[in-house]
Amino acid sequence: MRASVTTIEPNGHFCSDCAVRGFAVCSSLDPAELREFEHLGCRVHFATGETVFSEEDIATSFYNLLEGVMRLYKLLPDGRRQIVGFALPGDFLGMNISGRHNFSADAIGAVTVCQFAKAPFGRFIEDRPHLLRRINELAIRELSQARDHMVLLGRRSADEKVATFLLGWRERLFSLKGSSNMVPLPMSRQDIADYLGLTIETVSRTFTKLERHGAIEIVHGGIGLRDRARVEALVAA
Amino acid sequence: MRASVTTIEPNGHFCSDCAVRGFAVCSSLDPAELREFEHLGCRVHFATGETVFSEEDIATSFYNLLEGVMRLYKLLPDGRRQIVGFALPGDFLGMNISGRHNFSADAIGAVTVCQFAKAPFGRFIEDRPHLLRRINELAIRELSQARDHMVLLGRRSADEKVATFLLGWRERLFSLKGSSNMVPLPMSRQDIADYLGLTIETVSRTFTKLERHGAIEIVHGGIGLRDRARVEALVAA
DNA sequence: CGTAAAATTGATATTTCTCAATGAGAGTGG
DNA sequence: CCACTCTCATTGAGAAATATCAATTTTACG
Repeated sequence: MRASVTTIEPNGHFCSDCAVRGFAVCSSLDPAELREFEHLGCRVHFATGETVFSEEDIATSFYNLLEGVMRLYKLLPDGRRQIVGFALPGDFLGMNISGRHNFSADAIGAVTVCQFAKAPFGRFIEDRPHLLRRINELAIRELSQARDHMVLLGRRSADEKVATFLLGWRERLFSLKGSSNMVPLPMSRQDIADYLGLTIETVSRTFTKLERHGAIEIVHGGIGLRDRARVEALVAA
Repeated sequence: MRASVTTIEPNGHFCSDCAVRGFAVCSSLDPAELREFEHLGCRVHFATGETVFSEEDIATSFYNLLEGVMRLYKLLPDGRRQIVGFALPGDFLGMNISGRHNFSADAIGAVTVCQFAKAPFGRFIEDRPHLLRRINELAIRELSQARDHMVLLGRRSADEKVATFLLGWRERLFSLKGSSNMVPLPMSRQDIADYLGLTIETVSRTFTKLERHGAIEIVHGGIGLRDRARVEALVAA
């Protein structure tokens, strides 16, 4: 365990310059509101592997992911892990009803979040129903994704899981960085396995199998799509 | 395929008499609002096996389940089914962002819903942020349940899945009908299998195995808990 | 460079599924 | 009221998918 390298930037950032302004929660705010909102959030950096919050922690903040990728996961008492999602810039974390987080969140690579203390954020929402509507919209979208993932976990084969993950991840990156046949995979094989309900060996074998069949190319830090139709066929199955 | 036996009751119901008043969405409404709200909803009955709405249907209504149990599910193109949840009285259905339902819903046994047309319901919410907050609360609770279910689907053994389902279902019924060692199971074995990501044979075998070990008793229409500690041990695993 | 972590590969074990047969309840019509 | 039939549930035997255990190989990092 090394010393925490979390750093909190001094204030002085402007929402209007924010990379995720446009598609994050705050997209529902008008310029005047934004100036007020600006004072609520605080940029915080996390280094590779650091935990931003843990399941069962009292939830004291909301987080708006600005840069980097996070893994969101739950652990069983015996250590089995299920990754319930990966967070990308623009994602809003920390919603809960019990007052505690219901999953843990780690940085995969360096991460920057915009952190809001719960109470002032709650007061800010209070008289801004459009922001609440936006948050609700995000929650419902996540719910829909969660249900899709249940189908994958409960009813799909390893090949289908891996193919679906690849194209789904590519699709999410698409809205951030544009489309490409190169799919960067910042997370480890173990992360992918824990996301898909498989073992690391099965994920690895499935990648090599797809590569042997000419569907993909395993490159450093990601996957190249060589025959997308083939991968899509597995997803459509 | 038999003729639909859906029946729509003439109006004239009072929210104040409603069985789910107290814990449904409408619990956030005050008596005056309730009288206005009363005119928006319409009771509709569905018979066993009928489909209330289908995935990909344009979502024209919201539903508040008043009586009965529903299965909520998604299908893969080749017919594989994943049940993403069971709905009980008080559950609110129909939230979406795409304008289409993202799962299908069937009646398991006779069902009564309180149906709201989307547009008037939307207008009613418009200037009632507390109702929106209530809806958001329900969405976040569902999201948390969905994540728990992902862990079950991705990381638990058949025994653990069945045990977790039994105690979870019992817990949900508890808040409606009080506790008991008898756990009624209105859904079929196939439904349970499709909820747990198993086959019907595995569910059946797991039940008999638990019965042989003295943990449960298989009775008609449900399960009796004979050694709850034993079942709980599987869940805690 | 050297060491540790991550990924791949192979051999084998285990779980769960598939296919097939049997059994039990519920409703139906004689 | 009783066979009959249909659906649903259970059980068994064997197959298939994925997990486990173990050994390399590759990559990252000090």
